[in-house]
Amino acid sequence: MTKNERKPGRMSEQRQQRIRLEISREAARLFWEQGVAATTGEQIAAAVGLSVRTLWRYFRNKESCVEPVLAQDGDEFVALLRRWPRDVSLEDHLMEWAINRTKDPDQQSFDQAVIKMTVLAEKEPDLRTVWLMTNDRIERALVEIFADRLRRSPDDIEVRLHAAAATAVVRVISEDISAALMAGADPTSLGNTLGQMARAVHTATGGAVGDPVDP
Amino acid sequence: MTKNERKPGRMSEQRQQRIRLEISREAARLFWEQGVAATTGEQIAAAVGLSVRTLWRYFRNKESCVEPVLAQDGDEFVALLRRWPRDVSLEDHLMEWAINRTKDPDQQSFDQAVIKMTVLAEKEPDLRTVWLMTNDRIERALVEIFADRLRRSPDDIEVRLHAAAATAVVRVISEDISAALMAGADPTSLGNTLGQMARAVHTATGGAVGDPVDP
DNA sequence: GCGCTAAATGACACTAGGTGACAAGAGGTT
DNA sequence: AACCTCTTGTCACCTAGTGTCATTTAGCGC
Repeated sequence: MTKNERKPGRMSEQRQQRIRLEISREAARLFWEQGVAATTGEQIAAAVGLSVRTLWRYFRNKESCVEPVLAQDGDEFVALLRRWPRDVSLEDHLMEWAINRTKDPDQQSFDQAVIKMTVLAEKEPDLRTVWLMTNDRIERALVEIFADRLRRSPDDIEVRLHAAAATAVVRVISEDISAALMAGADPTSLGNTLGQMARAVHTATGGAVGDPVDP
Repeated sequence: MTKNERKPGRMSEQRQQRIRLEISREAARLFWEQGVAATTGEQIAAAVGLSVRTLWRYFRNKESCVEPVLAQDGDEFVALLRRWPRDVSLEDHLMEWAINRTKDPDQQSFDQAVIKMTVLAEKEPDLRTVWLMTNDRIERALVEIFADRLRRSPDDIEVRLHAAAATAVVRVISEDISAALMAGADPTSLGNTLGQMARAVHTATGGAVGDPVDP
């Protein structure tokens, strides 16, 4: 029985992730309040209560400190697509998201940070690179997911084109929604965002992705 | 007559661009030979024969030194689309590119650098961010071009979705072609790359972009 | 609870990326 | 020629980020 994989002294994955998330929130707050350039690593470290050296062990550089925040929605989206049943349409499946989203205040304040960073990423070049890299990772995940669903190779150029186009339209819609919310739009007045995404993906993939497929 | 716009002492735009290009070539060479991380700003400056301080006046940071090389094909592509006549299909118009491309050896060696950096950008994260930012600029340009062609507003979400999807598929095809050429593929054996791009754009935009439109 | 061990952290020194300020040099104008 | 203005180099300086090693801490067996 190789039951116990944890080595002595090793922190739990959860604890590590919680620290990363904590850093990310503080970094996002500081970036929002005073801009990226004006925020130093020292400030971020101090805000979380870590030494600067330790900060750089959690993140390779200043900008990527907000990566967990920026990647939040994208990672959820990918996870959602991973459990997309073959006999269900994309639009129907995406509704799961809306239902599953918890409404606790901590989650909501985090969502606020996600929106702020998404908006900030439109103007701050240093954050834009992080945002684009995040979407690049999503694209690579979609290649696998689409290849699986279409029963084609992940190397198939068509599959990669579909993944790239789908990721691109989802990103643009995310940016659009974030900007609208940031401008004070009522979340309920936004209409069926997920439906819009599903239709955009269907269109951008030339109809190849979105409909139910043979089991 | 405000004939003379040149101020005393000011360098010509062309000269500035030539220097940027020269830096870019050397940076690309060094990045290729020894990797991005192992290449210092000092080395790049020395290779071009500039002081380090001057190098940082031409480029904000090390990675963006290769931006002119990485942006080369994209900028040409955008320029090509800007003069796309309304009554011509995309596929037909793109043929102009193949015809116009000069075959002089200097251009060819530069093309080699473009291919190398495109391939390198797939693995080197620092270069990937530059590559993605380059494509982001292309996307913004396509928004304007598509808006103009479709007689819609650049703020129109549909227009932006089309631009994003189109840029994404063009990027993926570029990456694919570069990898193939780098692997030693015969350029003539690649088939109709431009035709492939035109069809991919047509598909990714749901047929909205690619056909001739009303004048 | 008590140790044990390996990982996590902090402190310090150090390199590299980059900027501000100012003086020297180069280009064009008269 | 003198003159003006932009460009370049030099130097001082700051921040981002790494290597190293001593110290602390988290989890495990008891």
